[in-house]
Amino acid sequence: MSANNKGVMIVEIDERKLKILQAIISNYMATGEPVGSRTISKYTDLNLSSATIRNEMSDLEDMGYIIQPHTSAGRIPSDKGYRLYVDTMLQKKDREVDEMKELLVNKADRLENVLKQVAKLLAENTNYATMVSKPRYVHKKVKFIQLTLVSDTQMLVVVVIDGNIVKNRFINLSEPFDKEELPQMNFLLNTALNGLDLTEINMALIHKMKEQAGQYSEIIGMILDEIAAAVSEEDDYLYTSGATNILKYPELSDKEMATKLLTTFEEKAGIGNLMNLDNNEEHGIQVYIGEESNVEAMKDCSVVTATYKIEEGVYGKIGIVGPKRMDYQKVVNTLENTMKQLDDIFKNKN
Amino acid sequence: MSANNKGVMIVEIDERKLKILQAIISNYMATGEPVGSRTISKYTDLNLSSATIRNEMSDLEDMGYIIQPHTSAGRIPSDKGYRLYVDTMLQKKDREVDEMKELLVNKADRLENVLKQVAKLLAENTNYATMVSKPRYVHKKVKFIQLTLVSDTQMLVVVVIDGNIVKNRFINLSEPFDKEELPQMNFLLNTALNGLDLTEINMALIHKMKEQAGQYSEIIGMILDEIAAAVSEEDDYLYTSGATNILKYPELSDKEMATKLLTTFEEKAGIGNLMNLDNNEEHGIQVYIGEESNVEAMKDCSVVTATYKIEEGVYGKIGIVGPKRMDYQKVVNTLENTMKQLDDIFKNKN
DNA sequence: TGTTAGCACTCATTCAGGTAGAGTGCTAAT
DNA sequence: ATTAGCACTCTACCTGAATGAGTGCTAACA
Repeated sequence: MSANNKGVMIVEIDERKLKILQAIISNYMATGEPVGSRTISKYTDLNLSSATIRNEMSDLEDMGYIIQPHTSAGRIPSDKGYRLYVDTMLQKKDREVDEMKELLVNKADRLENVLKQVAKLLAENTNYATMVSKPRYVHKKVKFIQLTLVSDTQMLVVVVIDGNIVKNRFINLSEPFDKEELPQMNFLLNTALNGLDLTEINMALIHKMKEQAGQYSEIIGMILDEIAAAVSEEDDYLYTSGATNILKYPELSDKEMATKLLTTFEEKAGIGNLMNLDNNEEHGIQVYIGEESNVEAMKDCSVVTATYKIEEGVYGKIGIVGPKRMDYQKVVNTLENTMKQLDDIFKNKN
Repeated sequence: MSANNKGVMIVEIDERKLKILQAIISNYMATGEPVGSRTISKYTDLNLSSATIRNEMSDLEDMGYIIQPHTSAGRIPSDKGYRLYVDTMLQKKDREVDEMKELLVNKADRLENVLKQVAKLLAENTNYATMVSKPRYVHKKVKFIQLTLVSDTQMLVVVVIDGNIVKNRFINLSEPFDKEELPQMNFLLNTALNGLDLTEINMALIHKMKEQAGQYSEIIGMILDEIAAAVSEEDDYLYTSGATNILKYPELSDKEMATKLLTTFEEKAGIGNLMNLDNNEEHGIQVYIGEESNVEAMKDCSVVTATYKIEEGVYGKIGIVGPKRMDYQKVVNTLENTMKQLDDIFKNKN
C-alpha cells in the first residue's frame, strides 16, 4: 500500500508525479521497452536527477500506476496508469486530424459492404486489428411479406423486416399451386402478420391462421414456419479486419497469446458483450484497458470502441484492438473522424 | 545430376530406395525433424547398416527426392519426394475411415451455412486450415423478377438468378408510384429479361425497354440499373476456418511466414486459382505440394483440394492447407468422407 | 526538507569458448 | 554389395565473463 519514506500514505498524485508518469507512458508507447529513471531525467524538461526520478517512480509504483517487470528493469505502465493517462491526458485533443480517404463514400452501396470497408480501412490506417458490429434490431417486426411462384412447385417467400432487412426462403410444394390464389394469400399474410415480432408469431396465431386458410391450411403452415425461421435467423453481424496486425507488436506476438487473439478474431467469439449495445447503452467513445474489456484473450490489449448511429435508436459499434501502448490519441481521432463520415453516408442514404 | 559411385546415372528408383524414402517421409511427418541414416537403419525391417542407408540416401538426394538442410543434418523430403509419396503410396488406402459427426445434416439449412459448417468441422477434425468455395454460376441468367411496393415511395426489386440465388434491392422513388401499374411492369420485365445473362442486359436493350415503357421510362431505367447491379454483384464465395491451426506447426510458425499465411486467409486473396474451377475442370482430389499451388504464401505448405457437386454442372471446392508433412492419408480420407456427406445433403435438398 | 551524488547490488543480454551428439562421406576390409 | 571404422562438420546447448541498464539506499548539500 502506497507509503512514502516516512510511512505516510500518499493518496493524491501531484503535478510532478503526473508529468513523470506521462513521460514514462509516452516513452513506453514509443519503444515498447521498460523505461528507466535516467531516460526520464534526460529527456524531459523537469531538470531533475535520475535519483529524484527514482524516488518519484518508487512512489508511483507504490500507488499502482507503474510496474517493474523484474528487479533491475525500468518501469512499464500498469492498467491503472494507462487509465489515468487516457482519462486525463487525452482531454487536450490532438489537433492533427487524420484524413481518411474518401474511398468509403464511393464504395458505399449496401450496409454490409460499408461496414466491411470501414473495418478494412481502419485496420490499414491504424495498424491495429478492427471489429465492426452491424446493428441488430432486437425486436424484429415484420414489415411486409410477398409470396411469389417461381415455378409450378416452387414458391419464394420474401419477408421485409424492420430496418429494411430482406430475407428470402424457398418452399418446395408437393403439388402445383394455383396462381390465382396468390393475391388472396398475400393479403391474408400481410394483414395478419404486419407489425408483429417473432414472439408474437406463436402457436395460437399459427393455429388460428391455419383454420382461416381452409384447404390451404397445410401450405400456410409451411409458409409460416419459413417466415418464423427467416425472422429469427441471425446472420453475421460482426466483421473484423487486420487481425494479423497484432503480430506487429512483440508483446502480443508470443505464440500462445497470438493464437488466442487470432482465434478470437477468426471465430468472433467472446466479444459480443464488447460489441453490441444490448447491455450497454452508453454512446461515444469507450476505452478498455487490459482486463477491463472482460475478454480473456484481450487481457494484454487495449480496446477502443465507438458507437455509430444508422437511424434513431439503431446503433452499431466499431472497435479497435491493439497493444496497451497503442496510440490512443490517434485512434480516438481516427474513430471520431470515421463516425463523421459514417453519419454523412447514412444521412445521404435515407 | 544423379550419379552413383560408379559414375552411372541412376534413373529408376528401386524397391529398396522406395522403402527408404517412405521411411524417411513417414518419420519426418511424425517428428518434423530431419531424419538420419541411423534412425532408418534401426527402425525399419530392412536390416541394413546405417552406412548402406547413407549410400542410398546419398543417391536419393542426387535424384532430388530428399534434401539436406545443412552438411551434418539428416534429410528431409523435397517437394519431389512428397510428390512420389503421394502418387504411389497413397494408392493402398487407409481403411480406418474417419467418422465425421453428423452435425452437418442437422444444421443444414442454407448453402452458405452448410459450407461454413463444413469448413469448421474439417478444420477441427484435421487440425489444418481449411477453405471452401461456393460455386459461382459463371453466366448468371435471370430466372424471375418481382417488383413490389413496400411503401408509397419505396420499391423492392427481387431478382432470382440461376441456382436459386436471390438478390434484392430497394429503390427510393421520388414520387409515389401507382400500385395498379405494378402487375403490368412485372410482366414486361419478366418477359423481356427472362433467361438473359448479364452481358445481354446491355445498353441497346435498356434503351428499347425504356421506349416501350412510355411515361415510366425513368423508373424502368432505375429498375434495370438495379437488376444489372444485382446480377453482377459478387458476394463472398470463399469461407475459411481454422487458419490459426497453422501455428501448431513449428515449420510454419516463423513470424514472417505465419503473417503471410494468416493474411492470405483473412483477406482470401490470391487463392482464387486454387479454389475455383474456371480454369481447371478436373474433378476429384488434387494434391499440391509446395510451389505447385502457385500461391506465394503457401510455398512451404501442401494443399489438398476436393471438388464437390451441387447439381449437374455446378461445382465447388474444398481445400485443406497444412505443412508439407501433413497426414495425406487422413486428409484424403476425411475429404472423401465429407464429399459423400455433402452429396447426401444436396440430394435431399432437391 | 527536498534534492542530489555516489555506491553497491541485481538482473537480462550478449558473446566467446567448449563440449556433446547427431550426422555425413570416404576408405578399406569382408 | 555391404559394412565397420574414422575423420570431419555442424548444430544445439551449456558455461562463464563482461556489459550495461537499472535500482535502492545513504550521506551530503542548499
